[in-house]
Amino acid sequence: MLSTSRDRVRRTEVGKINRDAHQPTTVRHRGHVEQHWADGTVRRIEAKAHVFTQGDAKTHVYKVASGAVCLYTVLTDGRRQIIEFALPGDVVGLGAASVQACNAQAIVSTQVQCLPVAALLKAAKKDPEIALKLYEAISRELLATREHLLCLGQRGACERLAAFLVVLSRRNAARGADPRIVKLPMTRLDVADFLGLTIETVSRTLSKMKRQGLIEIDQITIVRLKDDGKLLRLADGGARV
Amino acid sequence: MLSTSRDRVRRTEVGKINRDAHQPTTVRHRGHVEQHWADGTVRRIEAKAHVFTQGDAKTHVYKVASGAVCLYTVLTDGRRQIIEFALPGDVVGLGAASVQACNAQAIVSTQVQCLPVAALLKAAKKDPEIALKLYEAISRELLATREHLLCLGQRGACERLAAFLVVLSRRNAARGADPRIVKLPMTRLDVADFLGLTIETVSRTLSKMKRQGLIEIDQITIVRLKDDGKLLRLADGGARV
DNA sequence: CGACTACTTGACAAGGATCAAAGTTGGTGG
DNA sequence: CCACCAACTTTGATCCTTGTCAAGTAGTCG
Repeated sequence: MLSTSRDRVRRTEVGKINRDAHQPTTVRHRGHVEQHWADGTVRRIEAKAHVFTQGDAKTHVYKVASGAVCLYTVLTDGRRQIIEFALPGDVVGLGAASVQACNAQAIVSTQVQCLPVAALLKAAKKDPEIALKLYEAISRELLATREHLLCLGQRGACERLAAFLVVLSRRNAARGADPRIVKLPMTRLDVADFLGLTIETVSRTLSKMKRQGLIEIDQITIVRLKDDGKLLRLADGGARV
Repeated sequence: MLSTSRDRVRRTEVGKINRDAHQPTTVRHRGHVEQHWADGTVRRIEAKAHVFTQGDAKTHVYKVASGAVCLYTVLTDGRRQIIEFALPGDVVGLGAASVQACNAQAIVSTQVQCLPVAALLKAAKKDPEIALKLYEAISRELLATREHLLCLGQRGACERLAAFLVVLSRRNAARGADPRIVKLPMTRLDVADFLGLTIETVSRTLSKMKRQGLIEIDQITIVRLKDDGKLLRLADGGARV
């Protein structure tokens, strides 16, 4: 970010980084956590509405059921950093602090399951298994955030985009979808704010990758990975543009 | 980071971001955690030696007793991102993963207390209080890392340095030291790798701040904050250079 | 007092930002 | 069904911050 940018505008989005805490296969221990989620109420949030904002009392933890949410923070002059994209299955609002430190905004019409933290903590205080699940879930978030930190601190524009696509591709693979076809439901601006770039740089870089045969783009939101090996090397610093 | 930088060299350091989990005032609940720390063995690590490296089995959690440690990750071409600096009282190695995802290196001769994770987890499984302490501790790390992410993604060089100094200043204040006098035991290279800049930019930016009367520098490692109000505004995006 | 290592400073280049404008896409209403 | 409009995206030209390359300075240790 070279200078001032006070004109950050609006959004629409998707894409995500950290895996959520409650994978049926693992959680089968006793079923506590799923039970709690099942008890939670469901809330519908329209596109661009906030699930919560910075400073809100942390009353609930939210699990994305459908749609997509982005977590972000802002500087006083309006510059925005998107911390992560939360997709179905992902949880937002974890953390032991009593107030929310970020903003969470739906990027498309979204449904979330709401779990009251009071109940969750009460359960955790009785059942260490649940407390440890919280620990595991937030550990995963921390890992993903550190990876992102490496991205922003050390990688150039191409590398950031490549890393971004690779992560989304992996998420696809993890949920059984085609890892070669990545859907970008979020705006270019969202991608830019996630990667610490400008919208123009994102667009140009994507075009460049297209020219180089690394990817193809359909109707703006669908990216087809043509050479994920090279993308991977690009992201890991093992290849020059 | 504009291009390739394959020539990253060596270090020496200090500086830190996240507060540790075990503040006597809060932990007085039952004393479990302190008890565990007291049981742990102490290990001495000389400057530049690693406490652990990426991929190591996560056998212990470490609490810095004296000295300083940096956590970092690297890209395959050698670019290094320092995640955080751990100072006395800070804990490194938390996280539910079974292997270390980062490298932890002493930047000066350091002593750490080692706590076997096996014992810690066993205790946590019996006592939810302990499990929740883990959750709280790692929640704090996540918050600090997100703040850092905002820094790398959105702030320019001056702003990054200002934010860095402000954080160190606050840490001083938190431990009762003079917030206006910040010691930088780490190398300029370490600062650069922490902030996603080059050593030259760090040096130049510090010099510029000095010329502007924001800071004074004694014997390279001591920074005197002359105008912390303006530094704060700089860091928060509320001021132009 | 040399040889290191770390830091600073300068000149130049390059990646990405900014400014500007044109091309797409999707929704609305006639 | 199509014209129009707003929002989003792409592309181009130019500027600026920061990286790169290259000296030069300053402490440290033997």
